[in-house]
Amino acid sequence: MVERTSSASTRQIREANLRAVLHRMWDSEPVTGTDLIDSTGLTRATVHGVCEDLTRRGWIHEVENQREHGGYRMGRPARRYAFQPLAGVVVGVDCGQHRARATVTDLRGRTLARHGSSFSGPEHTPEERLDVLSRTILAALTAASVPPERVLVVVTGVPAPVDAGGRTAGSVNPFWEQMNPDIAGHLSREHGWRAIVDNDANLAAEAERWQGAGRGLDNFVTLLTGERIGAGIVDDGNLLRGARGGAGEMRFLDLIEGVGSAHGIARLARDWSQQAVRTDAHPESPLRDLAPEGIDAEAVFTAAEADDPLAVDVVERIGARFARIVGALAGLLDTERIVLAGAPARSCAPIRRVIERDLPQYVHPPLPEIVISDFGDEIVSVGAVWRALDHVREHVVEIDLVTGRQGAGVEAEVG
Amino acid sequence: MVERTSSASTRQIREANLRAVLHRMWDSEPVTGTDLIDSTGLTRATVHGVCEDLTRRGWIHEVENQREHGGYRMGRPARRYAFQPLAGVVVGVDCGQHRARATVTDLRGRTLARHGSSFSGPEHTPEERLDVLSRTILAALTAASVPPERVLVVVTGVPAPVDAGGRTAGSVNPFWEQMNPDIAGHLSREHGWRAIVDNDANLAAEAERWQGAGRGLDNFVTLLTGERIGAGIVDDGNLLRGARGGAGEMRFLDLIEGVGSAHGIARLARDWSQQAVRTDAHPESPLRDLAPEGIDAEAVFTAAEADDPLAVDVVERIGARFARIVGALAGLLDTERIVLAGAPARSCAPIRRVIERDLPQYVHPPLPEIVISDFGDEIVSVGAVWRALDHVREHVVEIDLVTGRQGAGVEAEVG
DNA sequence: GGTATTAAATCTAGGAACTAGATTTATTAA
DNA sequence: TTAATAAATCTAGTTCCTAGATTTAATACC
Repeated sequence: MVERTSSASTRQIREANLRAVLHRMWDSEPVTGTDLIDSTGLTRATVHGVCEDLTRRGWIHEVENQREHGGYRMGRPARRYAFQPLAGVVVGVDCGQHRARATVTDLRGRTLARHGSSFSGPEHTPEERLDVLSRTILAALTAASVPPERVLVVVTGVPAPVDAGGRTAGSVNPFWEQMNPDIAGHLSREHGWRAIVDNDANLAAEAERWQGAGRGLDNFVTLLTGERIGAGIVDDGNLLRGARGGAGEMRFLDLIEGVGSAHGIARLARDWSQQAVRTDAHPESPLRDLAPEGIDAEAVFTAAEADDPLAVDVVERIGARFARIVGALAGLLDTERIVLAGAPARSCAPIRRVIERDLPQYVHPPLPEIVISDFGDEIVSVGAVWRALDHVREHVVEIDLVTGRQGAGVEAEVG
Repeated sequence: MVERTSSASTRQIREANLRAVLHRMWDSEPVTGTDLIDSTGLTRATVHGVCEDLTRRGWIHEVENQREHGGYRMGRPARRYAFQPLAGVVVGVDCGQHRARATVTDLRGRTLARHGSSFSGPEHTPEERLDVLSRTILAALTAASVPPERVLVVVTGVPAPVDAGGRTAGSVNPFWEQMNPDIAGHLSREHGWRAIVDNDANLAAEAERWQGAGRGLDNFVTLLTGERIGAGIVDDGNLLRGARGGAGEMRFLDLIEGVGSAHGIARLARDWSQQAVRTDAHPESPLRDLAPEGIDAEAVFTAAEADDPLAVDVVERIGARFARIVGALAGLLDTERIVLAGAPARSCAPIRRVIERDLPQYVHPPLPEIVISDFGDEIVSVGAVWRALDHVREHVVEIDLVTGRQGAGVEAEVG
């Protein structure tokens, strides 16, 4: 077979058209040539040429029984092409401090399988971390009945700043380096996968942008708040990164009056309610019936909804604090919406009310909306999957699903 | 003449090549075809074709006496093409609260003329503002002996947030709307110029990025500080804008402990030294020889360099405050460098020392560098010019310098 | 001054990708 | 069976590019 020698320029044209046609088909029903002509503005000859290319590369296939689909009647039946969502899979991993959870999805983001494992303890070694991570991903793939070669990209979220090269290095915080012992390099070397690593709050923001509260917005902030707070900041559609991946780190809260730390909602709710229980304030509070160690954020917020005065006090304090945090972020960044996300978020409607009440003290109108994320503790995995799908979409032209992935290997970039 | 009907795709190729060749020539000596072949990777035929196009459109011309230039000896003499920096001009305007200053430059950013005018007072009407602005620009053009039709774009910096459409609207702050009474629309309607408006701190950041302390950096912040503070924030090469152009507004400083307002260095230096003079602290300070109203930032900083204790006290307070501001910004944004800019910046070396001393209290290493801008009060004009040149570079393919600008009109985008 | 050397320009042929429009084909409707 | 229809396929022609042969305008050397 003769080597094709299309020039860089003509290849660019073809690639742009491949992309346009494939993106048109990605999330839609099977389409006809005419559909593609209408939506891309290309001519029929080009459209079919491109579809032939895409078929050869395994992204789409021609649907046989054309008559079934459209409701038309006359004329020569159209050829129909369908995107193949199972042509490859992606893996999104939430690799937290205590456990790793991997989600395998098809190219449309439909979950095929999940798997989670715990680390032996918060002080686990880097070797254990990488090992457990690998096993978790492989287990999820097994559960999905997908061989590892079908994986197009693995995206992993970690609770640490991650620079544009996928690394967490040169920081003064050994915890951070422990959280990301060159995960991208490991996955690439051991398994041959393209691997991308990013900060968990950044991936949370991706989840919101994809199918959550950030949909359609160019400017919003996702506050991932559990034990600590991290922010995923989107400005003009771009995720802020910072010089070393540290954008959205919250140490600056130490400087905010009435805040003083980056403690998250889960921690504050637990600490403050347990403190309160130890004092003799609100002696009749039902929260006192729980073991002090058993009082967590959800218990407090539920109690607050039932007007438990102790819980209401705690909610009041947390809300007042978060109003200041939100105020500072919104003031500096001029953001349209702030999403409260993370495991405790789903029960923190009472906190949201306090924030909304206090916010006008700190920000000029128009005020940012305060929205509660629907993702619960799945948010980082969902964001990782979305980032992975985004990566695949961006790199379709480099990927040949039939002859095997091209350009696999260390692919640690994050944007 | 027959209408050329090159397809969208082939036109894209040609445009990319036009751009590549022109950008290669923009800041360089006249180049030969072979130079262009080497630097663009195109073939000779293409290169000369593109140069012919560029010549026809007025961007470049062929240099006659080829032998003069290079130091070569043998072989057929190369054709040489030179960029024409005077094929068009751009105007950068600093339209502040008290006065407007316009700078006319050629396409390489070399200043051809400047002109400045004052407004009648800080409370001038929008009509006056637009009128003075127009006259200032026209006067600068006259001084440069350039007819208004040769202007390719006018960029204006204002002390107000400006959204992506060039507008300042819907804010609660009437001062801001007064500062930008749809300047872009006015310049476009009255004079037919492409007009871009942006926030002054953002343009200051552009100046630093172009030829100042931000050169080569993807992450830095420019603090434009005179009477008030505004920040131009660059992350990953992008200027932060915010939903309504308010990114970099500093009201959040109200929430920072030990700061409490967005007052700038000029104001703090004046207020605090005048206050101190009114008390009986440091009775021997030479600053007391000045009329209290005559004490300004520069006087204070100069006195501090001479160890005047009163001035040293003021510098200490300002530095401590700015260390917190810098700490908050650097902590949230993970920025590599913070540039202190604006009129008082050039004399504030003593403040920089205090900031550097205090900063480790607030930020984890690696610490951002603190750098003092060299631009003085020219910074906004310089940034405006740079933004204008950037715009021209981006839009070369739409501009035909010979047959007149195409697509002129309201062009209020900012990015 | 004539000839070799050299570096660049110009010319010629050919390819990839696209558009446009005529022709053919596979259906449904009458 | 025939007409109408909608889409596919085929044919020609465009632009822009590359590759390589040929020509040209210099310098260098004898």
